[in-house]
Amino acid sequence: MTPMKEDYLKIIFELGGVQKKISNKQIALGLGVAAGSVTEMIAKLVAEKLVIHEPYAGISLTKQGLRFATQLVRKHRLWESFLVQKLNYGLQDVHPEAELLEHETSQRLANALDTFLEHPKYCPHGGVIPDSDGKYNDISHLSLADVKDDEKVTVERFIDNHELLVYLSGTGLHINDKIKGLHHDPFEGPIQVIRMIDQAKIDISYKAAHNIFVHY
Amino acid sequence: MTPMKEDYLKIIFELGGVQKKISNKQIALGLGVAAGSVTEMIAKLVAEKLVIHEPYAGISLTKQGLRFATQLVRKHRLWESFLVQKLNYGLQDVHPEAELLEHETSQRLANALDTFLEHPKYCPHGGVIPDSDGKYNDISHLSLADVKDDEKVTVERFIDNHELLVYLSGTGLHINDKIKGLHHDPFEGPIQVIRMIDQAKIDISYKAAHNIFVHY
DNA sequence: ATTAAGAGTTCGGACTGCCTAAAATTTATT
DNA sequence: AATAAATTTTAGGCAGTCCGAACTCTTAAT
Ligand SMILES: [Mn+2]
Ligand SMILES: [Mn+2]
Ligand SMILES: [Mn+2]
Ligand SMILES: [Mn+2]
Repeated sequence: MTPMKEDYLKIIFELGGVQKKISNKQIALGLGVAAGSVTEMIAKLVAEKLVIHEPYAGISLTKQGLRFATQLVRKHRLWESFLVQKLNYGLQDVHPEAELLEHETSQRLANALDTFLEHPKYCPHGGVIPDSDGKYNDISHLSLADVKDDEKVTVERFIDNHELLVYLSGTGLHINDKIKGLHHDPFEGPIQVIRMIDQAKIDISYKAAHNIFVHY
Repeated sequence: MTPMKEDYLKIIFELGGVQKKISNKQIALGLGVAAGSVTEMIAKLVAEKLVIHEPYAGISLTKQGLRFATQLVRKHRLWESFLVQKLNYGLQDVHPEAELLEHETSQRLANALDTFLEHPKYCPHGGVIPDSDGKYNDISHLSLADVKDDEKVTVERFIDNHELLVYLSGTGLHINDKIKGLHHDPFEGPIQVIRMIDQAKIDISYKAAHNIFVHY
């Protein structure tokens, strides 16, 4: 196992490769590598029985591949939690550090961190932290953009993207805020929401709304 | 900069390459790589002006190389301190984790860790932690093996070697213990010392005594 | 059905960092 | 001083990961 192989498994997981078949292009885009490099690496992962590849159709994780992927996600999100809770990092800044530390984290270290942090359930972006057996609860796929006017929902998680998080820190919208969808402007205009607790009106851009997931 | 280049600079530093010339063999032994690999890597570090190499004579750090080396040592020892103080690792177990984490640690992360740990001066083995400018205090090079009978000294640091640390945890000798050298057995036999605080008699093997440094 | 566009695969080539073995050089021993 | 031993350098290979370009396959448009 190498850092890059781990990152390939993780991106396949994050793109939904547990059930769905993921395309070469999605992976290439996600990792910022050339399509040819993806095909090559996938061939190696197939040889190690970590993914299944149906040529020209797509790639998905095996049970074994899923285990590696969830463990890496666990490490990533534990580090993110540590950086925010203990080292006072901002939400926007934790991802790049965690992206590196995750690969140098033994099982023992992950468990020790988990204990130190008192077994956090979610990373700072609201992502679920798998347990040491790789178990994790399912997450919402309902984006804020799909919430109907006047429906009340709770903010569950943000996609972990630097620009998005910087944008959101400007809006003042946070994980676990209970909000009511107020109004969808037409032509991909912003979505206005109101935060229940303080009745604050917040505008969320159309694009950002697609990267914020909520539940009832 | 790559992890291996960093490790090369660090081992040269630890072997005394700030003043002295360090031999190819010392580096090869220290890193567990072949002599040919050392020559090759040194050529690259020379090209980057991080070391000076006089063929067949030895290798030493430039000012620039020293900066990288001290920063890496800083990161290594901060991680060791974190693992012991916060995650309840044993002295013996921190080195391999720190050996990896050090390479994935940004300046910002190192400083945040330093603050979180309240600016520790020493790693768990008694090594000095350089500050963020790379400044560090000099260390003792007086080994316990060289202490004369009946002289009183304080244990300052241990060489960070797994077997040694496991051995020492068995003897009960700790950093900062004030001890009196009692008796050198002949023929590389153990050195008996007495701990002042509790008058405990402790036997230290000849070899271990060479890896324990003390000061008056 | 044919064609064109898009996506995926194959191939040749690059670069890093490691190895072993052979050659060169220095140091130690006789 | 001559020889042997140890050390260092050089040379040739290999594994991992990347790229770009050419080729193949699938899908969408005509
Ligand atoms: Mn990563
Ligand atoms: Mn996250
Ligand atoms: Mn290291
Ligand atoms: Mn140490």
